[in-house]
Amino acid sequence: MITIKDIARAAGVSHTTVSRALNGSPLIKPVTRERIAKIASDMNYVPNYSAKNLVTRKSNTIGLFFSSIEQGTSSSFLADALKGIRRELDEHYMLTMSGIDDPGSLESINPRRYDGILVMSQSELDNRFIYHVQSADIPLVVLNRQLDDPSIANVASDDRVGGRAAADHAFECGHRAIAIIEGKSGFKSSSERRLGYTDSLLSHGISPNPDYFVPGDYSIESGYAAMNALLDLNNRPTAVFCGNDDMAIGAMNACFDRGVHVPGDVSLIGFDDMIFARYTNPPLTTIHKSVSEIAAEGTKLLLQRMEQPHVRPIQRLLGSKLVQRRSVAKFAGSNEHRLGSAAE
Amino acid sequence: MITIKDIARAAGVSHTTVSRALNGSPLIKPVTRERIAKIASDMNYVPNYSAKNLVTRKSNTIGLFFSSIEQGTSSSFLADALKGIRRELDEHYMLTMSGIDDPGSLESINPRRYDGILVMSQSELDNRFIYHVQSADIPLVVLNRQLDDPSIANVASDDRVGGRAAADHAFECGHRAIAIIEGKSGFKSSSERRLGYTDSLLSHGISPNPDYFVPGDYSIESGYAAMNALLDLNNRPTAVFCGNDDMAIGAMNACFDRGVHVPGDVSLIGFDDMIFARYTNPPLTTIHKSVSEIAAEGTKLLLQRMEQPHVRPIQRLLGSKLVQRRSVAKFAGSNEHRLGSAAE
DNA sequence: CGTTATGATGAAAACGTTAACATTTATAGT
DNA sequence: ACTATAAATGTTAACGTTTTCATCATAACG
Repeated sequence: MITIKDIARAAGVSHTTVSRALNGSPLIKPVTRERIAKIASDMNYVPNYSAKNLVTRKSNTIGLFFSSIEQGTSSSFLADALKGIRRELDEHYMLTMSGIDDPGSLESINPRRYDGILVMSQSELDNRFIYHVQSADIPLVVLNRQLDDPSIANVASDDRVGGRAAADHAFECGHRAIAIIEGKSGFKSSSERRLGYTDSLLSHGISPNPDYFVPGDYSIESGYAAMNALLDLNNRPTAVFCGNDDMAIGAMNACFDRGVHVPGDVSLIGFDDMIFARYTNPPLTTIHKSVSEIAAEGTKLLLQRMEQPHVRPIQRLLGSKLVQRRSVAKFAGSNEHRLGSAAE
Repeated sequence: MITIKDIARAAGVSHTTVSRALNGSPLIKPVTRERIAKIASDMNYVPNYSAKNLVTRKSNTIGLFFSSIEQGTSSSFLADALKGIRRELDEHYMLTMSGIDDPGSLESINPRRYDGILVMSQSELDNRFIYHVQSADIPLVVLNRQLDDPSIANVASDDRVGGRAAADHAFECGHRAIAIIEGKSGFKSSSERRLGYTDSLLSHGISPNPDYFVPGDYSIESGYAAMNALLDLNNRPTAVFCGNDDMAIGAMNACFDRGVHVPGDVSLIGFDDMIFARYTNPPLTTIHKSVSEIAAEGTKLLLQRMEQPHVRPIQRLLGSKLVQRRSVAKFAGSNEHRLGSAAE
C-alpha cells in the first residue's frame, strides 16, 4: 500500500507538502500541487482513513439507526431513506446502518465512532436511544416522527396536513359521512392525523360523529376489526380514513369478506403510501409521505449541525400530499338533504 | 476522551498491559485483567477504532453494495438483507451500505476501507463492480444472483428448484395446461426458472407446448402483455407460472381487465415473494426466496473468507419454497380428454 | 544593498493503539 | 541456595496522517 511518504519521495518533497497539496492547502504553489496530484494519481494513492481520522479526531462516518428493522412495515423506508441520504451526503462519508435494538447499539454510540447520527424513528420506544445519543453529545437529527422536545432537531411529515388532505378529498368527492380508524393511541402521529381529520370536517361545517372514531393500533388486524365495527353501524359511513396503509388493507379485507364493495359501497383512504398501496385491489388512495425527501432534508440538517453544533435545533415538517388511486369513489347521493344524517 | 494511558495511570501499570488486558491476551494474570477491566468500565473507556485500525491494518468495516437502489423492486431486500447480515455479524463490525452506482462507489473500493464486501446483486450490470472488487483483492461474496464464475464466492436461491416447485404445485392441483411467462432473456435466473419448469413438466410426462412459453422481462408491463398473449390462445392454459411477482401482478391485471377470474378461470404463480404478494387480490401464491437467509449465509461465508482468503470460493444455492396463497385453484376438469385443448 | 515581510517548504511531534523485543518476577528443578 | 525456565509486565517503535513551529527563499521596500 502506498502512502504519502512514497509520493513525497517520488516527488522529491516532504510528506507534509504532499499532505498539504492533496488537501488543497493554499500554502502550496499551484504548479507543485498539480505535479503532486498527478504523481499521486499515477501511483494509485488512496488515503488511509484510519490515520486521517486518528489525527483529525473525526470518524467520517454517519450512522443511520432504524427502529425495529424487524418490523415488516419498515421495509420500504430503508431504500427510500438511503436514497435521500445519499443524495445529500458527500461521497467520502461512510454511512452505516443498524437497528436501534441491535445488540450493542447503545454501547457503540460514542463521538469517536460517529460524526453524526440519523434516527429513522417509528416509535416512542426509540426515545431512550435518542436521549442516549444526545447525552453523548453527538450531532443528531430524528427523522420521520414528530417530537415534542424542541432541543432535538427533527424532520417529519406533517401528519395534520395529511389528515386534513385525506378528509378534504373525501369531502370533495361528495362524502359527508366520513369515519376515521385511528392509529395507535399515544402516538403523536395518531393524534396529529386525527386532528387534521377533525379540522377538515369542522371547516366544512360537519360536526364529527362520535361513532365514526374507531380505535386502531396501526396493524392490519386492528384495521379489519375497526372496519367491521363501522360496517355494523346503522348509519354506515360512506368513506373511511384509515390512519395508515396497513389498517386500510385490513379494512379492505373486512369489506371483501362481507361483500361490501370498495369503492362502490364505501371509499377507503390510507396513509403512508407504502409500496404495496398500488398493488391492492382496488389500488389504494393514500397520503404520500416522502421518506426520501425527509431523509434528504434531515441529512442536510445534520451536516449543518455537525458544522455548527451550537445553533438552536430546528424542527421541520414536510408537506404530505394525497395520491389518488382507485379506492375512493364520487358519492352521488344528494348532499343537501343528507347533511347531518348522512348515508342511511 | 479517555485512553488506555489514562487507565494505565489509574491502575499503576503500563498502557501495554492495559491493551493486553482489554483484548484478552493470555499473557495477563486473570486478577489484573479483572482489575483493569473494572477501571476501564468505571472510567467509561471506549477504544479509539481509528487508532486500532491504523495499527492492525483493518477497517472493521464490511460494505454492503446494492444494485440499483433506485429500483422499486429492491425495497424489501434491504430490510431483509440487513436482518440476515446483522444476525451473523459481530456487533463491533460496522456495516456500510451504498448503491453500486452511487457516485464514487468504484473509487471508494480499497482494502483499507473494507475488510470485506457483500454484493447484493440483481443484475448482470453489477459484474463490472464485482470484478473491480475482486481485482482489489478484497474478500467478496456475491449474494442473490447465481454466478457462473467459480472464482467468486456466491450464495443465491436455487431458481431451478423454485421453478420446479411452482410447476409441481400446479400439476398437483390438477393443472395440465401450464404456461410460463419468462424472465428477462440472458439472465441466469430466467433460464434456471424455466429449466425447473420444464424439468417438472417432463418428469410428469407432459411435453412442453411451445405456445406456452411467452417472453417477458420481469416488468409488470411485460407480464400484462404476456398474459394477454396467453389469453388470446385457442387453447388457453389453466395455470401460468410467472417468472417473478411483478410479472404476476401484470398478468393478474390483464385477467381483471378481460374479466377472467383468478384463480377460477386461470391460476397464477409468482416468484420471489415480494412483500406486496400477500396484498394482491387474490393473494399471490409464489416461490419464497429467503433474502435474509441468503444474506446470513453469505455473511458467514464472507467472514470465513476474511480469515482464510485462500481457500477455494464456494457457491451455495439455498432452497426456495412454495408459499401457498390464493391465486391457484384446483383444476377440476377431467384431465384426460382436455389434454391438448384445455380450457376453451 | 540590507532589512523586512511574505510565500513556500520542511522537521518533528502528536493522535491512540498494537507488537516486537527487553526486562523483571515468580516457579521449579537440582 | 542457585540457576534455568516460564510467566507477567514494561519500553519502545511503528502505523499514516495532520499540525505546529521553524526554516528558507523570494519579493518588496527604503
